Amino acid sequence: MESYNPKEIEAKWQEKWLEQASEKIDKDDTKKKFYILDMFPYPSGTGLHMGHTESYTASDVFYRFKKMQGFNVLHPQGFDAFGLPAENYAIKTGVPPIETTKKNMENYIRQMQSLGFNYDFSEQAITSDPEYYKWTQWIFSEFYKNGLVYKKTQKTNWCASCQTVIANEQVVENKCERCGTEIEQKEVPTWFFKITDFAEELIADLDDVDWPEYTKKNQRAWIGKSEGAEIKFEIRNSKSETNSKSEKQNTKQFIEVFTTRVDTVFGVTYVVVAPEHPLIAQLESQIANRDEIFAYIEKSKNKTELDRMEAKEKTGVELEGIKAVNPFNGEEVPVFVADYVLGSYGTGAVMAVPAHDERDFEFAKKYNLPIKKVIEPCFDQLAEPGKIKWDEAFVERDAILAIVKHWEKDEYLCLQWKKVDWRTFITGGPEGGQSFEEAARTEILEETGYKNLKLIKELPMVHSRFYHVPKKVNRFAHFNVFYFELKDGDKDNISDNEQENHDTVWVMSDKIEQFLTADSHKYIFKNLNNPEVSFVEDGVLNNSGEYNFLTSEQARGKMTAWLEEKGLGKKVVNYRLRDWSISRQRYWGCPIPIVYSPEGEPHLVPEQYLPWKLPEDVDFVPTGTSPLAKSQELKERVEKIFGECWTAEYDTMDTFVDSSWYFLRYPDVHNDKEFCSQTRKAWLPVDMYIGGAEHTYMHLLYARFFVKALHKIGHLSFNEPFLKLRHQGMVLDKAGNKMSKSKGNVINPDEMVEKFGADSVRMYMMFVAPLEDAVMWNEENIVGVRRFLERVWRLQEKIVVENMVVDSLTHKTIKKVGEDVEVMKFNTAISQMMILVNAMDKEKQISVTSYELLVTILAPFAPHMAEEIWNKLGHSESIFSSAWPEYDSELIKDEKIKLVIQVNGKVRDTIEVNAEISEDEAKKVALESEKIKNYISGKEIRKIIYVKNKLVSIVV
RNA sequence: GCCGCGGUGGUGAAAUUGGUAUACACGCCAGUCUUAGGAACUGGUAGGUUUAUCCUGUGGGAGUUCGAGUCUCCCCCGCGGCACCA
Repeated sequence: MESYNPKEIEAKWQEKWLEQASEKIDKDDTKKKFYILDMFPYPSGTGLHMGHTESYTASDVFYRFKKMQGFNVLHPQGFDAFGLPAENYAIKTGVPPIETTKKNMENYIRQMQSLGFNYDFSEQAITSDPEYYKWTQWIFSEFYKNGLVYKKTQKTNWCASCQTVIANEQVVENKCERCGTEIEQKEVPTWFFKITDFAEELIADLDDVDWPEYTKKNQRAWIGKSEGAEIKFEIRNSKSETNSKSEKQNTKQFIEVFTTRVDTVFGVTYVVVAPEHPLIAQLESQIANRDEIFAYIEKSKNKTELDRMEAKEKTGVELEGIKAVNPFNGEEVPVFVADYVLGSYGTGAVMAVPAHDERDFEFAKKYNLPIKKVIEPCFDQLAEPGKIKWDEAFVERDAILAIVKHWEKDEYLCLQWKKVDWRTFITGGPEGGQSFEEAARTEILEETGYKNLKLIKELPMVHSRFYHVPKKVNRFAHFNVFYFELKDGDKDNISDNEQENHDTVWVMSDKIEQFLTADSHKYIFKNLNNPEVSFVEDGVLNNSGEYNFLTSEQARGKMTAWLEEKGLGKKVVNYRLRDWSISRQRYWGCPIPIVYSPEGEPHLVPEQYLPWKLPEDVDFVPTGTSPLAKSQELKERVEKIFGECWTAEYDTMDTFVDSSWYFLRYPDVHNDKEFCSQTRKAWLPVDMYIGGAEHTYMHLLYARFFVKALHKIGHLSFNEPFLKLRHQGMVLDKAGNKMSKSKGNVINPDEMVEKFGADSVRMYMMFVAPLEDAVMWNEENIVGVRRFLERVWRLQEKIVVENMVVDSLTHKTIKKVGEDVEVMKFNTAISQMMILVNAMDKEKQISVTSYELLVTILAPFAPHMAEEIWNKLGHSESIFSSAWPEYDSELIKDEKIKLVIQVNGKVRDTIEVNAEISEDEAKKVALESEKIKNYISGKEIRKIIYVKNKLVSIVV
């Protein structure tokens, strides 16, 4: 038999697959459809990289598997062909992007075919193709007609090197994602998509898709929903104090702030507006220190975002002559302008609560502003015993808690309770008429007998909610906390009653946290000597008038309701997500189908003129204005269609627009009447999408927006584009470094295919780590899968045609491989096949039936070898037209199992028994074991645990 | 700083989701065959010692359990993302 020669085999089958029209699927047959999609590549000059190789291999394996399972599988490929690199290359060399792109795509196709990926390249979606971008423009028009597009001149991210505007999502650490140039803010007129209209749905509908949890979480965080309230603070001018009331009424001005923490509003000690806040200009005449303010604003304007972020210390200036009034308590507080407040979020103004916000705290410390505490920690009992019964009301109780320090040692007086497992400081309830401090002293005396106490300080209150088990009622206790030190050890005797309840113990300070059982007590001790910090969590209100002793959550509800009633504010939901700016001042992109009338009014290019073609008569040297402005052809086209003095929109679209809908095109790529016909829409949405996690904030978000928008307009019946999403991990070098040109560690898939063969490369990528984990590409390790394939090849020599019984291991392997591939656990699927092959290799003969089953389940992973062997075994049909084998559930059952016997949790024996052994028998066998007898003889057996077909655990 | 993910042999990694930790593979060691081997094949490969009905062992520490890599709490380390979003 000739030896395994991948090069020859792979070339032969790749050619055959190309010839065979049988690979073409019937796109009108959607009865048992499955749509598996890869993220299409940008056709760069360097060709396919290893990351593509891995994810496309995964999808190819999955595609072949699903096909063998009898699905009609759509597994398309295309090119995200517009984009900057081709244009930059054109600037350097003068070669038009259309030519380089075409050449690069050909190279990509060659590479994909060399790896045995099965795509029908006559059914591609190529975004730079007018057949395709006609529909990109059509969708733009639909969005435009439905109010989802607007034009606005505003400060936008500008990359000086790329000479274009870029989206928020394309800014990384204030640098251009593509070229690393520092981003400037520039006033540019740009088109926006109203993605924020869908913010709520974009968050909510994530619940319905099968995506990795962390991807969902990250996307939710990016959209950044926060619920809160807007509150109006009246502005008072200290100069106009003499104004009559009615005059004031007429000229009432307000600063509106956004906060998620209305419950802290009684702790407001100042208000801050962002430097770009319009109110400053409005109030100009009333500001005493105008020059100082405008100097500050000017200075912060010149700071880049990065400077603002990196500034170690917060800065700001008070607007002198102006005060803001807290609507809740009528307090007048100062107003500052400070650049730690962002103009672009919320209302551009905040109420500052230094006691309960770290940023405000830092600022207040620096400028010596008052810090007023209004929230105190609350500890809820969430575990039995004493777990809160949430459907019952709380009974409130005042309480005291005393920390008592030893007169000379670093020890504290604690109680060890006798009837319950409590270890606490001294606590109790105040008796009538006493002050809380007196009550604390009384409690200490009664419970411990100590009496010569010196009060060190009174600490902030803490609160606790729990279910009082003996009294059968929810308690809400408010603890007044005192810190005493004993002057000496002088003490009285304590009552028998108290003695029955608890012992008094002295505990060293470093053991206290371990000793105490109540979280509230631990918290107090931890913060006993801590310097002042801001407490940012929810808790219980205090110093808040009628809202005292409400929890933060309750207070937020009541306070917001009050604001709405008084017309001084309202409930508001804010999102971090901004609208998507899609204009790019570049050439190689989809033209925006807009023309301007002589008056400068924008008009859609009517549908009959779509595709609105990208002109070819432009040079590519960037000048900061769009290259399209230089096209004579475009100018003439516009004037011919629309009339004299009409002009074209010269900007092109962000390439992420192109890729936001390509998956909708694949079912019907040649349709020139619709982006996809009604019948072909039955393929949608995508059942399985595979690609990198780096697209979480851009492509995956934009594509979801497109589908939601098209759904709303009525062009799609579904709401989410990708039902299932899986990520592939990164491909690193063998030391675990990212591959990069500069490091010179980039691996070219062509070389690997040349060296090891496509089947080995495919198998190695799938075997070496789980799909979502990083793959460390180590050429020394690939021999493992190569040896495996060689072994499979050589097994042909052992085949006997006689019908032998297919053994249990083969059936187990069919089961395991099928189940693992279904959930994309390719690495363990392969290891199971290795186990089978190792076992077959030990046999002198193997049945042809077993061998064929092996080759069939191997086929999705190593399609070339599988086809070759299949063919040599005398089959004329492709192996991929055979069905995925079924396993015999009777045969995979083991007759004998190894029963594990444990004594006190330790394995002491394993006994081979019949699989159908009963519980009683199993226990009997276990107890009769000689080994076990050694461990249990003379001891009382307390318990025997039996786990069916697994173990007997004896407790003595 | 915040959020997310992870830490298991010399290495990449398994572990039926609470039930024999280290499957499968690389590497290494020994052997077989060979003119040779950086080929192939066979066997071995967590550590310890008292070498066997043994003990220890999944980043560290505590806990729950008959039983923990898996669950709970605290801490350490690594990776990825976000970063003054009120």
